[in-house]
Amino acid sequence: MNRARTSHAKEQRRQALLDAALDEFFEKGYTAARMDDIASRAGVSKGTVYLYFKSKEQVFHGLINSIASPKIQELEVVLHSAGSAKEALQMLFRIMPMIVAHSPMPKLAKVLIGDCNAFPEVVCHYRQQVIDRGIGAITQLLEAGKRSGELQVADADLTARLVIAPMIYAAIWRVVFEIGVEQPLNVEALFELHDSMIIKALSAD
Amino acid sequence: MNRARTSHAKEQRRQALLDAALDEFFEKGYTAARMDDIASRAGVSKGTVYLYFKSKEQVFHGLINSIASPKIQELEVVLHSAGSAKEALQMLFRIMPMIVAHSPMPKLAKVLIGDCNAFPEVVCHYRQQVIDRGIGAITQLLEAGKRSGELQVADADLTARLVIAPMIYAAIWRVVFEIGVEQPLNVEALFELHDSMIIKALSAD
DNA sequence: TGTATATTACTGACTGGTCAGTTATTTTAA
DNA sequence: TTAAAATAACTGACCAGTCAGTAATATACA
Repeated sequence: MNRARTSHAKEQRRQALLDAALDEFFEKGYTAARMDDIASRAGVSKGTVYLYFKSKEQVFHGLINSIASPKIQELEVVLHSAGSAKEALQMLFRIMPMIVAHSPMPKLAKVLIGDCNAFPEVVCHYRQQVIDRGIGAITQLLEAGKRSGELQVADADLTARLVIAPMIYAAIWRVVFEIGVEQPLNVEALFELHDSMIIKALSAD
Repeated sequence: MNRARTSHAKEQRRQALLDAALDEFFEKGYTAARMDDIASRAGVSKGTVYLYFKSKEQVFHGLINSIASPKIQELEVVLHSAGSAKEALQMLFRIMPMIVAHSPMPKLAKVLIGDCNAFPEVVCHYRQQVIDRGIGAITQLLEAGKRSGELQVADADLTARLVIAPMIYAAIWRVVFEIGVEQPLNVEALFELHDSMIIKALSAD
């Protein structure tokens, strides 16, 4: 392998190792994933991995931290930029299928679920930095819509959970049941339907 | 350990081993779970496990097959017994929190998600025997409601997925994020809200 | 410019520990 | 006494992590 000499090249190599680790952890789970395989998937030898990470556990930590956290801030900004609550919800329902189909989120979710008991601190941190903030942003949006009379919302926190539930469902579905299946779930249609049903359910009678 | 002599006692022991395996697989994942720990959790030594199962993999297969499959038939019967589609949905939304809070389903789901890539045949079988039948039963229910004019349903299959999504969400939530947390998710309230929102979303305008 | 020396990214064989599965032996109940 | 049931010591494969060695690049100096 070519040497990574500049600090930029090293950062690239670190990222290549994390990409390889995501795929290996996703396919085999944390315990069954082999450092040798992560290394060769990134095009280096095992020893090199230990130049970039102290241990297998640190690779895992690095992986979780590299994904999702930055994305949540984007989400918060986007939702605040909307003119109305319904508009914000519609933006959300256009983002969701993209997250499910074109981001590493489903793979990461699978890894996190599968190995959550081995890394309780990681789960706790992830929950605070990603999940709670995501739910919080949607809760705020719903409460703003309620205040303006635009939406009928009984319990904003629970409603926020019902809003995101299909994204969790779709992510799990893709990753667990859609490996080499002829007819994949129509994610766009699912979220269009979810959109219309949520809007109807939250509109004034 | 006392000897299991009668075939009944043997069946009990087999079940005790499967119970122990569920807890171990749930806590550690398939690969990291140790046969020694499964054995001692069931109160026997490792060698005894091999009197009841040919291998670790067979323990896993036995575990998946022992759960859920029988439950789905119950569900199908219950849903058919309802007088109307709305009534059937309401029964469903009363069953869901019980499944999430008082059945092994969340633990099993976590295990299945975490190790799905190691056991593609198990996933395929489980999907056909449990998931597809569950979705199918709800799809039928929705289509019956549509035919009778009771419900407005655009796409019964996708709607069925939106109906069950919060159960998946709640199951994952409990198992991943609710280990030793002060304020657990109010599952009953979640499904009450889901019920009212779904009914409103599917009612004629 | 070319050559000697120093640096460092990288490699892969090795070690120590772990664990699935086996088997020789012991226990128990009929 | 004997046969089934259970045990525990054992084996061999596997793998995380280490480290002595290699080679590519940088630096120093003529």
